[in-house]
Amino acid sequence: MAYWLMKSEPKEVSIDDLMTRKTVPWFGVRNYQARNFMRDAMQVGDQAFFYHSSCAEPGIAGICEVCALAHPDESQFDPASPYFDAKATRDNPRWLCVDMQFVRKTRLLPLAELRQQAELTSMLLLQRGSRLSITPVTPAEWNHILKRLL
DNA sequence: GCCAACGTTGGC
DNA sequence: GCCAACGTTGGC
Repeated sequence: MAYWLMKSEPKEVSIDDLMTRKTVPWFGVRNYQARNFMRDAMQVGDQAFFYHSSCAEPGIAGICEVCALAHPDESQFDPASPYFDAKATRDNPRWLCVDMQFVRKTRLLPLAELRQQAELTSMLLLQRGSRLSITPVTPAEWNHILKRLL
């Protein structure tokens, strides 16, 4: 079982949306590294921090869990979607997504507070210039954050 | 809105 | 295969 951190813009899908919908396909990832994590590494049962990005209060807002292995991301086939990809076909999809299910909503743990933690200085999320929307989290990082979160 | 940092594209 | 130009991310 592995741990992850997944960024989502709350105006697109927030932790409250996930709480309501119970499970969502993690659509819209258009970065190969993040796609490869979903395709090659993420397993059903893996846990992830749900991170709100590009918003007034960026930070960890809850916990979710992988509930389905990677499958083609439907939004790549939809010309009306901002995630449409003309080079993707049903026979040869370019973008995949896992499904995530709600585990719990937590307090909002702000990015600034994460940065203050000496134990988290090597966390991928916090590295200079890091923009990856899905990053692995070590068990030590996971446990440290959990303690501050709950 | 600004801008640093990163990723992708495409000409050569 | 290089690399300049461009587009995107995402905090502030």
